[in-house]
Amino acid sequence: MQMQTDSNFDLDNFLPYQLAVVAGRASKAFSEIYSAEAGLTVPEWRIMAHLLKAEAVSVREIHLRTDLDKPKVSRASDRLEAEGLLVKKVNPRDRRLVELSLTPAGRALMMKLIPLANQFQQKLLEQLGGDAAAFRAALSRMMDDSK
Amino acid sequence: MQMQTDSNFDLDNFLPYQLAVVAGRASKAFSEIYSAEAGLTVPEWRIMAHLLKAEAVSVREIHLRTDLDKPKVSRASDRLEAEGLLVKKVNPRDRRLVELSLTPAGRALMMKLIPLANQFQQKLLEQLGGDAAAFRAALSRMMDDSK
DNA sequence: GAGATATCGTTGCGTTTACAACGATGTCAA
DNA sequence: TTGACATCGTTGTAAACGCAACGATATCTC
Repeated sequence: MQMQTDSNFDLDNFLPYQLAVVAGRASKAFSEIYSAEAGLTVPEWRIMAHLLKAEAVSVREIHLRTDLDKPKVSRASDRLEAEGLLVKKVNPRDRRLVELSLTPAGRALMMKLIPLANQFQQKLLEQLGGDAAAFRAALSRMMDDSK
Repeated sequence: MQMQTDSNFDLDNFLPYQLAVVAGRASKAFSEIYSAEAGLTVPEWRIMAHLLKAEAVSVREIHLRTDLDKPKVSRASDRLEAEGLLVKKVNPRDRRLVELSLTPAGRALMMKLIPLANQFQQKLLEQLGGDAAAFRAALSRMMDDSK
């Protein structure tokens, strides 16, 4: 590991850059799977995946929890509704809120995708080898710290 | 750490998603620094940083080495040339190639940015704590594997 | 209760992006 | 040498992006 003095810099070992490259490649590789399998885009996949564990979630909550900005959630969920994968319903207690929830078709689609996701992750973890546990721990910490 | 069976899935612990979120936040936080300090965009910063360690590099090489596609390198380097931070010169040995190299002004700008970059990375590493070494090792391995 | 303020989801819009195609140059083979 | 093929950087273009502003609803304050 190279020592970094003030006027010394190596892009290849710069953390934000490495993260961007690795994340971009992983995201692209996995998106090719669910794009081919289900025609979903990245924001669409994230919304569907988030809805899986929580019934009736507002646009706002998805925006906060999944790092998608509001317009993205709004438009992606429009497309998903048009395809019959989820339904949008105004919350009667607070009519500013729109609750999203999966349709049976949406849930069925995710049941098909989840094994592929777990399988993809498994391959990544194998790449990491012995550092896998520490890597995931560090990643989780970074997620929480900057939340 | 939660065990994942086929029909069990938690987006928050899904590696590609975690990577995308963490990378996006780190990239954005750091880009605010060099954007405020030097008015650079992400591809512009990457090109400048890559040129720092290698004189006279072709567009193609930057494209391959920094995960920027060719049009991005082409247009970003146009802007950088217009601002006097680098020069483009056709390689006389192979006139298809365009060699990029920093001007003195470009190099001076980077000398100002590098301490900020190292300082930013230092803060990230402190967040990682004891897992930092394993994290970087795993990250480097993933970079090389998918190259 | 009424007006001011805040929050939600949507829409508008200028910019950036990714992908393909192009002209220019170089290489290879017959 | 010449024609076919490959590679380089640029340009064109439709789609996606981020950010701000909007209408609608809710809350807070007096």
